[in-house]
Amino acid sequence: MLINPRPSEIPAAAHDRVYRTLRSRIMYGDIAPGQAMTLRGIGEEFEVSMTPAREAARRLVAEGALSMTSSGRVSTPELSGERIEELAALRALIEVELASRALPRAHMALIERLQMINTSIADQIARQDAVGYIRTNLEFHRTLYLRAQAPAMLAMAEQVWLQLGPTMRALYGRLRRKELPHFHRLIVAALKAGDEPGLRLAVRSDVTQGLKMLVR
Amino acid sequence: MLINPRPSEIPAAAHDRVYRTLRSRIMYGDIAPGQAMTLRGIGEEFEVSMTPAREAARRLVAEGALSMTSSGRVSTPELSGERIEELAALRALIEVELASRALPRAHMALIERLQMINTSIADQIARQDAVGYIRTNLEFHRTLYLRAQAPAMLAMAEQVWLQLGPTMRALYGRLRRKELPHFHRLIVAALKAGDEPGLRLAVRSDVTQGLKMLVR
DNA sequence: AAACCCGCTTTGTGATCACAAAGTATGCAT
DNA sequence: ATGCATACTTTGTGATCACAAAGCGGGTTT
Repeated sequence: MLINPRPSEIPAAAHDRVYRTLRSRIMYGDIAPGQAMTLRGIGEEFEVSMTPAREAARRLVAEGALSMTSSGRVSTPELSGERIEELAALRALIEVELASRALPRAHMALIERLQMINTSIADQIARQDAVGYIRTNLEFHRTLYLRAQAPAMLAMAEQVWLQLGPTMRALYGRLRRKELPHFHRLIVAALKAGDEPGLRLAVRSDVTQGLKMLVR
Repeated sequence: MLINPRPSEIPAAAHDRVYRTLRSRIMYGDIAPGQAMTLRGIGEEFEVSMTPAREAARRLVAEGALSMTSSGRVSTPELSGERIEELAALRALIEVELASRALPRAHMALIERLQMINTSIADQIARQDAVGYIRTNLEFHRTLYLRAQAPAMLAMAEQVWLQLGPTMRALYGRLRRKELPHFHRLIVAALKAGDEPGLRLAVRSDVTQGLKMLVR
């Protein structure tokens, strides 16, 4: 037999490991906008050759997580106000739909989990941990949207998050939060009540409110 | 001086040429769903080594234009009914928004151009040219959406088109068209009248109608 | 007749190298 | 002191190669 001698230990290709690590850093605001990086530098950090470093970088470029000069150098993007507005509008469109599709499947266990995540977010705020806050905030949204059973839409939403990652950190610096975003409470309340219009509005507001500050 | 000795002749990197050609084939339904391809095969066809072939393939995988087995083999995706429904919903969401943003900027020159494209579409239908039909149909949509001045949204819409490419060909085979899709006429009419609700409905219908047939 | 095992072939992965273009700093001339 | 040309360094691109794993037959055994 022995089809899979070590099912728990998936070796994970080198380029994939590099990709995933960089993706997390970018999505959760670990890297500031405009930060440049070199293929050799990436390879050195992950102890791999240029080949997998290049593949990971190009994949992130394809997803809009990194931008590329005409000479092939990569860096995190510095988004214009117009682009931020577009991405916020995309978040609103897609995530409202995802929430709406998740609503009929949202049982009590899911709502309790969302409330748990909300207390965790409050933790990150108290600790002034920008990266932790962004990651946990996105986890709140992802947990809800997973219930929509719509992987293609969720992938699109995550791609938008990825493009906004470095910018979200800059945002966090400006609006020095003191408490949990209250739209999260509204989302949970609408889920409990089965209130679809209320849910749509709450999600749209939560997704839009922060980004508005960056457009000016 | 001579900053740019040959401004018209941009050499275009090998991997980019491969990428663009494959992307066109996929988006316009030149390749059937489930079609497998090898990196060495791609390299051979374009007379390049495996390196740029691999980059082009992985970029297309990142955009959802190709799917990949766990062992790294690539092929055009065979979409499930659920996934087609999701992608159709995404088209509706994004393209309705793009059309709505294009409306206030749509002048007579644009409308005339759209009508020209419509006659061209009728041509492709008469000629029974599936690939030509799909390409020209998407050109109609792209021409309209370009006026929205929303590059991030347009890129998202095109990514959805790309994912649906191989499936669109299969669709074309089923609904043996005899005449121009009448929603295209409705779109032009709504643009002329400045009728935003009508435009939204026409775009949503045009985008949704064909795909419905594939879900069953 | 069907299942299985073992060989060869095909194929993706990653490292290394040569090369060209872009970027950067140095030094000279005005 | 400033502008510019030139040499050097850094960096991405693409080709080639070694390797391991996956796919694919054919042949044997039960």
